[in-house]
Parts: sequence; C-alpha cells; structure tokens
Amino acid sequence: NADAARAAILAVVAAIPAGAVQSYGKVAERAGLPKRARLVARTLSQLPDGSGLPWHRVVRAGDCIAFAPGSADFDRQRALLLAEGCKVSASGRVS
DNA sequence: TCCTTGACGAGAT
DNA sequence: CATCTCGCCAAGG
Repeated sequence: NADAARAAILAVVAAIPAGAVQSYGKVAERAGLPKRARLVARTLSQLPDGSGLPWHRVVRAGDCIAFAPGSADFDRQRALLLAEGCKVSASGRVS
C-alpha cells in the first residue's frame, strides 16, 4: 500500500496552486496520511528531475524552505518560487 | 535484526 | 530567536 500513499501524496502536491505553498504536514494530512510529514519529504526527495510536479511549493511548517540556505537545492527552490510570484526572504521564509 | 539517518512537527526551555 | 526532547517511519548499513 506504499504505492497508494505515494500516489496520494503526488496528487496533493500537484494540486497546490501556483504562487502558493503547503507544508509537508499539511500535504500528508490532505493525502489521508496524518502525522506523516517525513514520508512526504522522502517521497519528494526521490522524485526524478522534470517530473512536472511543483515540488518547490512544499515547505516546512512555518513556511520556510527545508534546505540549508546557500545550498544548491535551496537556491533552486527559491528561484522557482520567486519565478511564480512568491516573496521569499534570503533566509528562506515564504509569504 | 538492530542502529542510524533524514526535504518533518509540536511543545517546552 | 536557538536548542532540546519526543513522536514518527521508510531506507540503507
């Protein structure tokens, strides 16, 4: 049943509107997997490049980017968010 | 099988 | 704010 959970998570992520963000915990909750934020994170981490999914709209609780500021991943995600109109501080907080 | 590691989260200090 | 402590749980060693 791990596949069903994975599919549910991807579906929820795909449904996040451009310009908005959702926390790992919220995504898990909406996917019917309460208390499974880590599973969401793990699932996204294994996403192949160019999967088409808006993985960058998923952030930590409190709306901050999950990667370390300065890391390549952090910069990638920040750029994608800024590109669709989100305000993201240098520290990674999103509004 | 046990132990360690995380794109995590909430609460207490 | 910055740390810590727990709870959670799939993977990989």
